[in-house]
Amino acid sequence: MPAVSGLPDDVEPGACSAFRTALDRVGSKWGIAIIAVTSGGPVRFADLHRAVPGISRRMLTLTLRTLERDGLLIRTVYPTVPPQVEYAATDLAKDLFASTRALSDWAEHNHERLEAARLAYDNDEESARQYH
Amino acid sequence: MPAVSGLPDDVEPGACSAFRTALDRVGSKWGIAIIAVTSGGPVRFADLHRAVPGISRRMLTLTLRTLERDGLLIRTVYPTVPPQVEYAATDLAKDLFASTRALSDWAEHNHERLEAARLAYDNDEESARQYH
DNA sequence: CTGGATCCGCACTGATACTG
DNA sequence: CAGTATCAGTGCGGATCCAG
Repeated sequence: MPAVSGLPDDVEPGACSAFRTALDRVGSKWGIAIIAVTSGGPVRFADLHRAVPGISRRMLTLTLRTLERDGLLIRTVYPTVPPQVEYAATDLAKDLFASTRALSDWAEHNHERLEAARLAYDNDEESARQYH
Repeated sequence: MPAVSGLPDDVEPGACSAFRTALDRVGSKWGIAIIAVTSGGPVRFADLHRAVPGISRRMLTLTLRTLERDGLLIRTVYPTVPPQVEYAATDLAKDLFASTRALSDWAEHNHERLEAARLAYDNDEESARQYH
């Protein structure tokens, strides 16, 4: 049964929930950055840590585990001394990264518009407050 | 200066940060759902509440404010009794929603693969734990 | 009907220290 | 080098009550 008469009733089960599924996997704070870096080829932990500015080693580890769990990353351990671990994006991850492009483009083309909208909104807020 | 030699050094300033910008706007738990519903035309608050299953009125209000602030939603108040408020997606939001399609498609086509990968990973974890 | 205000639990995240 | 363990802060999100 449609939740609202006259409205498309396949909003939630359709594209939206699928989008959220993707977001839950890749929408984490560092997910895309890591996939982006590892898309070029295997990268070591320390290099990854340097390549993603601002990430802590803890979050790097956690995010890597999640991505590996979802089959987006291949983790290769070389039993050397000192130990060496390489992470590489799978084809699945590369597809995902490519699917990300449209959204990036949108953001890139419209971030000024968003900025302007926010400023305008905040200004209206402020002037409206002058009437208590 | 490149963070990692041999690696593309425009990972963060490029597509990735733009993607994160978009995510910060629309990656909230309910953002896309609301944009999806309001893309078809103006929708009232109560109808929106029914059309997005699981959302609380509080989060609906908060998310609507954010979207309106970013110029993604138009809020129209009819000074009737009882009050009536309609929300409609702007063209900007509709573009954003369209840019979302690629990611939704990816999720739709690959969610089984993700599921399988997770099961396999968890099984390996479990059997590895048997050796303490 | 459409919110605002408040309280509160929880999950994400970072800092730090420690280990194989 | 590549993690793990623990502690603590922060903000999101829900529940509830109140208001125009």
